[in-house]
Amino acid sequence: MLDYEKAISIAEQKCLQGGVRFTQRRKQVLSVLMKADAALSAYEIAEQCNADSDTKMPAMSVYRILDLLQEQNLIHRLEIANKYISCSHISCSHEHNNSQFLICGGCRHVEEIYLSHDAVDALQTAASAAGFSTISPQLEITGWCTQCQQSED
Amino acid sequence: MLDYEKAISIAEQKCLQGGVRFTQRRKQVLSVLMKADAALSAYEIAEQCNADSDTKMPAMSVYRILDLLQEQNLIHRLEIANKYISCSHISCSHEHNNSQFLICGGCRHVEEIYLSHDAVDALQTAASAAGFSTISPQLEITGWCTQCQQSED
DNA sequence: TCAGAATTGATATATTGTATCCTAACTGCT
DNA sequence: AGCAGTTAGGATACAATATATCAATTCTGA
Repeated sequence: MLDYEKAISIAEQKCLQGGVRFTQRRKQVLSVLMKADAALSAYEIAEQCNADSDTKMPAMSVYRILDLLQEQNLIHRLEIANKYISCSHISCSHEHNNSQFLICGGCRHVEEIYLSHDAVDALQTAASAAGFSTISPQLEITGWCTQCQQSED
Repeated sequence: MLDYEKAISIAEQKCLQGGVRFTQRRKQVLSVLMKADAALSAYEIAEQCNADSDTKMPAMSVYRILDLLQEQNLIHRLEIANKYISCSHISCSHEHNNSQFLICGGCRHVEEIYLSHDAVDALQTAASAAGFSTISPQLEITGWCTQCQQSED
């Protein structure tokens, strides 16, 4: 699991550059998110942390740590799903803050997608017309994944 | 307030067509949402109902009624803001289920916008590529309204 | 009118998130 | 090393949002 080690090390560097410490607690939370193949809620993260080790991770600490990790651009918060997901670009230095997520309305599976520049431009233009000076490049879109679509029939 | 009367009457028809009753309770909730110039949370709606009349509107009833009104396409639920807003197309018979909302990250003001067909297509194409068979046409986009943007400087 | 369905009331509880205050750990400086 | 100030975490309480359940009421159609 070389990627994991590398990403953790880079995360540590970013925290230090941001003037915050990369403590055991923070590493633990980020680690859980990186190893999860799905978006997790704050309480699910706490549960996972407690399952992994013997120390107790209170949910309140998780919230604090999630806020911090988000400020350092290491994770994303999905507001529609009320869940968190580790940034898939920790290792590469480009394209941060520019993520689009598809969230399945059935199973809540989250898929990261990449929109064309044109599509983002179209959104931005429509937003400007409505008096919004800037829209967040993080877009959350609800839909149906293929599996849920099939089982719905 | 002719528009209001007309919309209420159309809402009633739609409920009857949908096989559900348009009770006083449901009318009360829809009415509050239609008169509000902002999105409201379920508890805010309950509060408003109680302020207007002497009867007590429990939050649980509000949730039930909101679910029903949503099924009848009379209101929209904004998942990012955890709030509800009345459908601005109750009176006209077209374009339901096809709304895009801009939500200000500062003041949480909600603005309904209209995306070009091309922009929606681009989103749909990107979603298909990621294995999502259909995306909801209701799009919620976070941004900053002009006022909040200025006061941020 | 009566049976069955739809609606609402009432209560409990789950889930998600914030506020606050205090303690512990670390950092930089002397 | 020792100290002051900052940063991080623990603990507790509570607010806000949402769901589950069961009983009571109201409405509808036969």
